[in-house]
Amino acid sequence: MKGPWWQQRLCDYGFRLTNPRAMIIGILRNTEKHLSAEEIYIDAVKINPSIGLTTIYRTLDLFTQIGVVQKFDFGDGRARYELTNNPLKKDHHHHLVCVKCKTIIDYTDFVHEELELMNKTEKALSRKYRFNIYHHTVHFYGICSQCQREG
Amino acid sequence: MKGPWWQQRLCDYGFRLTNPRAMIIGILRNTEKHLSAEEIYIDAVKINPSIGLTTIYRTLDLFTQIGVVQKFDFGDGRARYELTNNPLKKDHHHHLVCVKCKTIIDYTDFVHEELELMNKTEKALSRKYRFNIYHHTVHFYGICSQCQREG
DNA sequence: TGAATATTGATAATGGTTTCCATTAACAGG
DNA sequence: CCTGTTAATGGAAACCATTATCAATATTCA
Repeated sequence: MKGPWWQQRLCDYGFRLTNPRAMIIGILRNTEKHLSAEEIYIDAVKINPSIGLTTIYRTLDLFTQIGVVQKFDFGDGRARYELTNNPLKKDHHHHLVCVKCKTIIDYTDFVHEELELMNKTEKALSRKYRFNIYHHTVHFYGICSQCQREG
Repeated sequence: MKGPWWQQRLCDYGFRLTNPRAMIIGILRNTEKHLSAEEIYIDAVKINPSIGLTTIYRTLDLFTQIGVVQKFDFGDGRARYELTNNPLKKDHHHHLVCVKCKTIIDYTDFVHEELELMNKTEKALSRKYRFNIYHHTVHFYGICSQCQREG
C-alpha cells in the first residue's frame, strides 16, 4: 500500500508508476555522483536495452517538477541530476566546482551555519518579494589542486 | 594612458582593445538586467550592424575568463552575463529567480551577513580541498507573486 | 608606415534537449 | 482477471544555443 516516498509523490500528483521511472530512481539512488541525462541513459540501457533517451529526459524533468530530483548546472554544458533524498549522500550539502576538470565536491563544512542563514534569508526574501521559494543553491567555483599543478 | 579597469585588465593579459569589446562593455554597463548573448547581439547590431554573433560569444567568453564579466545559468536554457563592476547595479548581490517567468531579482538583503559567512566558508574550503576559489553563486528559486496568481 | 599577429564575421557544424507521433503499458471499473 | 481509456514510451527528426573553421580585417609595436 505505502511505497517509497517518491512513489507516493507520483501518485499524489496523479502520475503512474512505471518501470523506466523506477529504474531511474534506482540508478540515482546508487550513485554519489551528479549524473547527466546521458550518463543515466548509459546505465539504464544496461538494465533495459530498449529504453529511450527521450524517456530519460522526460522523466528527469517530471521528477524535477515534483521535487523528487534536483537539476543542476555546473557549467559543463549539460544538466546534472541528484536525488533529493539520496541515502548514499550527505543530507544537505552545497557544491564546490572545479571550472577546469568539472569535478564536483559535495561539502558539508559550515553547511549548518549556512542553512541557518539561508533559512533566515529565505523567509525575508519570501516576505519582501512575495516569492514562494522552494529551493536554493550555493556554488563555489575554483580550480582544484590537480588542475593547479597541471598549469 | 590609463583607461578603465577592464581595458587595463585586457592589456595585462595581452589582449587587444577593439571596438566590439568596447561596445559589449558599453551595453552591459547600460543595463541592470542579465542579458543573454543574443540580447547583447541585438543591442550591438543597432550600433554596428556588421557585428557578428560569434564575436559576442567569443568576447563574453574572454571577459568571463579574465573576470570582467560573470556568466550565470538561471535555468532558461541560455547563459546570461553581468558586468563584474556595474555602476548601475548593487555592489554585491545574490539572485532570486522565478522558475516560471524567469524573472531575476538582485537582492542585497542579508548579503552582508551572507558574505561574511561565504568568506569564512571559502577560506575553509580552500584549505581543506586545496581549491583556488575565485567566485561563488547563491541562488534562491521559487515562484514570483505574479506567477502565483496566474496559477 | 608596415610586418606580425590577434581579432573578426559569415557559414557550417556540434551536441544537448524537445517535439512529434504511432505504439505500448498502467490502472480503474466491470 | 479482462478491457477500455488514457498516460507513458521510444525512435526519428527538429530545435536552438553555442563552437569550430577559415579567409578577411584591424591592432599593435618597432
